[in-house]
Amino acid sequence: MMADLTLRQQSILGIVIRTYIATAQPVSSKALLELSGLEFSSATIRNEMAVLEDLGYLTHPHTSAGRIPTDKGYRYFVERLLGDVVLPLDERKTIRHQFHQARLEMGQWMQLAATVMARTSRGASLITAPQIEQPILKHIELISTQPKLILLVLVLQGGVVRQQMIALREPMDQVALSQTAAFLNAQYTGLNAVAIRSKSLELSDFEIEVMRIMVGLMSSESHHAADVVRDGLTGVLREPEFGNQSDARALVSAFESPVFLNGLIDAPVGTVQVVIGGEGRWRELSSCSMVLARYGTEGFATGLLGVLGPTRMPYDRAIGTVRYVAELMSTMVGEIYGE
Amino acid sequence: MMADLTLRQQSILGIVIRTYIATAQPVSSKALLELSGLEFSSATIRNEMAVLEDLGYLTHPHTSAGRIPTDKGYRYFVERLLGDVVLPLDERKTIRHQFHQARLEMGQWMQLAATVMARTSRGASLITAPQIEQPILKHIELISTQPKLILLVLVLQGGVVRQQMIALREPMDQVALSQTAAFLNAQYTGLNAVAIRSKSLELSDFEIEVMRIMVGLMSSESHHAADVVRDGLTGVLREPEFGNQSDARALVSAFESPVFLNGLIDAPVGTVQVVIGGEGRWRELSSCSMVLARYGTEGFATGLLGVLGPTRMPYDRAIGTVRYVAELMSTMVGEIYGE
DNA sequence: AATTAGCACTCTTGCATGTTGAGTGCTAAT
DNA sequence: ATTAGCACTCAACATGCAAGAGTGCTAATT
Repeated sequence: MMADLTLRQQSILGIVIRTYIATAQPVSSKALLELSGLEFSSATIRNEMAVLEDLGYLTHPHTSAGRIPTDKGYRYFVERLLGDVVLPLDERKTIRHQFHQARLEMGQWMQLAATVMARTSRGASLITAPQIEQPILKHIELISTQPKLILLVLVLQGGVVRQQMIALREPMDQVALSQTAAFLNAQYTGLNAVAIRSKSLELSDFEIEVMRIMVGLMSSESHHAADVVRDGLTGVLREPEFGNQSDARALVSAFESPVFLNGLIDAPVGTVQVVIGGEGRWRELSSCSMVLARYGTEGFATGLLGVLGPTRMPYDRAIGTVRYVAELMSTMVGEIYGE
Repeated sequence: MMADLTLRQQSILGIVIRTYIATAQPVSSKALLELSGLEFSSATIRNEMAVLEDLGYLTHPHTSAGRIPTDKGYRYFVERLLGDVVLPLDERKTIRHQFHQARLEMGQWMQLAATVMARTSRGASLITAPQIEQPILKHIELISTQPKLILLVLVLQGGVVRQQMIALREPMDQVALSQTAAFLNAQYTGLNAVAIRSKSLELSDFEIEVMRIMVGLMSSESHHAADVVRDGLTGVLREPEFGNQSDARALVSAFESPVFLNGLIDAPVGTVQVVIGGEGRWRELSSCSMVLARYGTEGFATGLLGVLGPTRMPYDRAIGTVRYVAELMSTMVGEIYGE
C-alpha cells in the first residue's frame, strides 16, 4: 500500500506538499524546478509526478494544471518525510515563559494552551479539561444562601470545584448546615464516588439527598460547556479552502459540536495523532485535518488538546506545537494533582 | 428625520420588509401586489416605492431590480410597524417548562437561554453571567492539596464560586489552614471587597496574602471565558448574506471577541434594544443586527443576553424571544440571589 | 537505461458580444 | 389620484475567441 519511493520521488513529493501548503496553488513542474534547485529538466519532473500520481500520492484538478497532494500524499509526508519535528528553542522558551507567568489555575492554562496552539499552527485549537477517572473527595461545604436555598460546594482532588444549589422544603440555618457538612466530611473525605455510594451509614433524609447529589457531581458525565476552551476559529476561516459557505459551516459546526468532541481519537498520553481529511470517520470534515494529543497522567486524569485546520495545514509546526503544549500541560497537571 | 408615512406607504414598506426577510430576494412591485392583496396596480406601487426610496427607507441594488429595505427602513419597521410583539402562549409555555426542568444552576440556565434564543430567532445567541456589582463574601475555605499547594475557594453572594491555587514557600497542614479559614470567615463574612481591604487587622504575612487574593477574586474584572455562553453560530452562517468569506469571518470574529462583548449597549433591565446594521459603532458588522436585553436586578446583579444575525432578521420573533427569556432569567436570578 | 528537447493537446481564464427577462420610470390617458 | 403602456436599464446566461499555463508523449540524446 505505502510502497517505498525513490529518494528523488520523496524529494519531489516533499517539495510539492510544502509549496502547496505555503501557496494553496497547484505546483507545476517548472515551478518545482525553480524552488528545488534540482538538476533535472521539467520533463523529468513531469515523469516522476506522473508516477507519483499513479501511486496515489498526487492528483491534479484538471488536465493542464499543476499537482496537488492527495490525503495519501499528506499521510506519507507526515509519517515518512517529516521525522521528529521539534519546535525551535526560542519558541519553546516563549511558550514556557508564558505558562509560568500565568496564575496557578487550570482555566488560565487551558486558555493559554488554546491561544498558543492557534497562533503557531494557524488552525482552530481546542482543549478539554482533564477528566479525573475516579476523583477523590477533598472537602464538602454547605452554605446557606437564603432560608430555603443552600449551596453545595464540592472540592475534588486537583482543586476541581463542583457546585450545585439545593432547594429545601423547610428552612435550615447555617449552624445546622455546618454540622451536617462536618459529619459528611468526616465520613466521606478521601473516598471516590463509588466508595461513597456503597458506604452504609445511618443517614437522615436530608443527608441522603446531599449524598446522592454529591455522587452525581463526582461522576464524570460528558463534557460540560465550561470544560472546553477553543480559539482561532477566525483565523482558520481565512484560509481559501473555506471560501465556500458549506465547507466553512461544516468546520464551524464540527468545531462547536460536543458530539464531535466526544468521538475524538483515543490516543495514549505522549503520542501525537494526525487525522487527515476526516479519514472516513467524519465525512463532513473531508477537507480538514486534525493534530491531536492526550495530556495529563495516564489512567488517572487526562484531557485532549489539538488543532483543526485545512488538510493543507503546516503539519510540522502543528505537530511540534501540539506535542510541546501537551508536554507542558502534562507537567502542569502533575504538579497540581500530585502523585 | 423619520417623517410620518401615509397608511398605504406604511403597509407597502411593511410588506417589502416582511417578504425580503422571508425570501432574501429584492421585492418587485408585481410580487408585492400579489402578496398584499391591495387593490392597486403595480404602477401605483412603483410610484410609492419611489417615494419610499427618496425618503431613504428602501433602495434597489441595480436599476431593474426590486426593492430592499435600508437600515432606516428596518428601524422604522421595528419602531413603528411592529408594536408590542409577544411570543405565542404555547411557545412561552414550552420555554418556561424547560427552565423549570433544568437544575438549579446558573450555568445550565445560561446554556438553556442561549439554545432557546438561537432556535427561535435563527440568529447566533449569547448570554453573559450576571455580574454582581459589589459581591458580598459568604464563605472562605482553604484546602490543602499537596504539602506546599493549597486551594482557596470563595463563595460569594448568589452562589458564585471563585477559586484559586496558592503555592506556599513552606508546607502547612490542613489543621492550620482550617484555623486560618475560620479566622478569616469570622472577620470577613458579610463584607464586600472594598470593606475587606479597608478593615484593619493584625494579620500574619500568609493571611495578608490570602486577603489580597480574595479581594482580587471578588473585584469583577472583565468577563472571564466561562462567563459567556454562545449558541447558534452555525445556523446564522447558513444565511445567504454570509456567503462571502470576509463577512462571515467578520461575524464569527465579532461574535467570539471579548472586546465586542464589553462594548455592548448599556440598556436598563426591562427594555429590549435593537441595533441595526452596526449603527456606526461596529463598522465590520454593517450587515448585522442585534437584539439585546439586560436581565437581573438593576444596580445589583445584571447580565446581558441577545441575538446577533443578519440585518434581514425576523425582528418580531427575535424581540419576542429575547424579551421573554430576559424576563425568565431575571426571575431566576431574583430567586437565587434573594433580595 | 535514464534524461531531455520539443511539440501537440487540453483546459482555465479573461474578454468581448449578443440575447433574454425582470423590473423600473415616465408619460399620457382615464 | 390612478393606471395602461412603453422605452429603457441591467443582471444573468450563453457563446465565441485568444492567450497562457501546463501536461503527456515521442523521438532524440547522453
